[in-house]
Amino acid sequence: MYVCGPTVYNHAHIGNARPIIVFDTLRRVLEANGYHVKYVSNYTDVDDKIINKAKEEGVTEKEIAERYIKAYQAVRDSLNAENLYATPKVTECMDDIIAFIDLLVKKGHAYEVEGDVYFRVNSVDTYGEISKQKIDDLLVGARIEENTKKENPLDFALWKRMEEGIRWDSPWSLGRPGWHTECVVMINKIFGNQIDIHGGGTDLRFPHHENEVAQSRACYGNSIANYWMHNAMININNEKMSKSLGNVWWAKDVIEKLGGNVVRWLMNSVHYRGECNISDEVIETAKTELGKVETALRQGMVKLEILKSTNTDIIDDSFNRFLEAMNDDLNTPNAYAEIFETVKQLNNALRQRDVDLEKVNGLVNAIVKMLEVLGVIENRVHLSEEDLELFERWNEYKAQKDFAQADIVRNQLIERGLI
RNA sequence: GGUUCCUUAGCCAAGUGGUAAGGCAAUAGACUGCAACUCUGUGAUCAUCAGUUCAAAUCUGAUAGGAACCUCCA
Repeated sequence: MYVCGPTVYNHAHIGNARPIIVFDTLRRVLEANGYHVKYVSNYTDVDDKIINKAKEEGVTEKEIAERYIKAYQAVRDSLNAENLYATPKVTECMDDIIAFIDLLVKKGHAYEVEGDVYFRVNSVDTYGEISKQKIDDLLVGARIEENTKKENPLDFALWKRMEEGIRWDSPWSLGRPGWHTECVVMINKIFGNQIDIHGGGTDLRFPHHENEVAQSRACYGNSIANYWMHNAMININNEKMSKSLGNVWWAKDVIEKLGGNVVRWLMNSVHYRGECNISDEVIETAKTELGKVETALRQGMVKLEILKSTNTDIIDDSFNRFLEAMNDDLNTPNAYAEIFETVKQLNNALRQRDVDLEKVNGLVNAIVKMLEVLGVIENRVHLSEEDLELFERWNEYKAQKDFAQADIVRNQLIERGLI
């Protein structure tokens, strides 16, 4: 599985968090089904924006890239995203990129003009397969470019001659590679000619992914991926997030405020192909919902600790229904319904006069496992001797109807986050 | 202008031919020493219009409103 990673010229905004969450969730679902997942995502560390930023700050491009790669990794970590198999960088694949472009030129799929190299779109007759567009329709909508060097306005740059900024030597000029080539080369380098799943934001469908496929077909004769998955965008208060509207939310700020679990819960409450609108009301709902799940879990775990039950069995039926929903193209809303149902069962089980420990155990473990598939990680509650003693005293005081003392102990338990 | 897509209760959101999951909020109860937690009950004919069908939120067409892409923005 390969997911297009960020261009590291700035902090990740909350929209960047969505593919992180969606595809990490997909990976967890696949793993829950017994697959071994090799998940790769790149860093585009060569780009005009990076160069401009470096110039602004008077530092090297490398410094900018490293700074924001680090920041991006911190965001991934705080969202409980599992580790990636590899995170290739453009700057580390330059030889491969140049060799790849050279091959495309030699095969007649690309041509050089004044140090630039362009991909000949007309040389691939399936062009448009990803975006479901026809070349003729695209030409109608193509804006008039000043670049008259291309044979066809739809042809895209594989290599660009550059006069300044960080650049590399190539058979054609001193310059930089085009964005669309990087991903194909990285995929090929790590996986070979074809992968199972290629992911990314829906905004990358055209031209980026279209162009990836075109290059792959030209070079290897096959589409680069068996399955394409595109996550939809995020809106803030029903508006597109943009600098001009001044409504850009940085991922790190949102995560710091809400916690990674809540952010994941919020985003997964909508199907990944649907737009996800974030507003105060939506945030409050997510907090309330996850809070109820966590409350039930905590009460269940505390009960199990007090009664010294450490069974690791789970209620298979609940988990399987949950997984079935997730397996259905990541139908997270339906999966949530199963979680709520299981939580309800747990709450009922906990309030029985004679608590069925096996059942509580199974339900708690099932819920924990479901949340793990969603990347919502809940720590196991462990009670110290002191904690156990507090619970004991609380019950004693209540039995004696000494409510003043009971409330004191209760407050202590609340302070410890156990009630 | 071209292409793709969306419109389900106050809010969020599943459901893609057989008479509308779930959650939040609201409201009425129950439980409880009090509080918290929890449980139970209560709401929509699916943007509008027309058509296909024994049967449509689900298919077709039109209308209204909205979005994305065509600008290396996830």
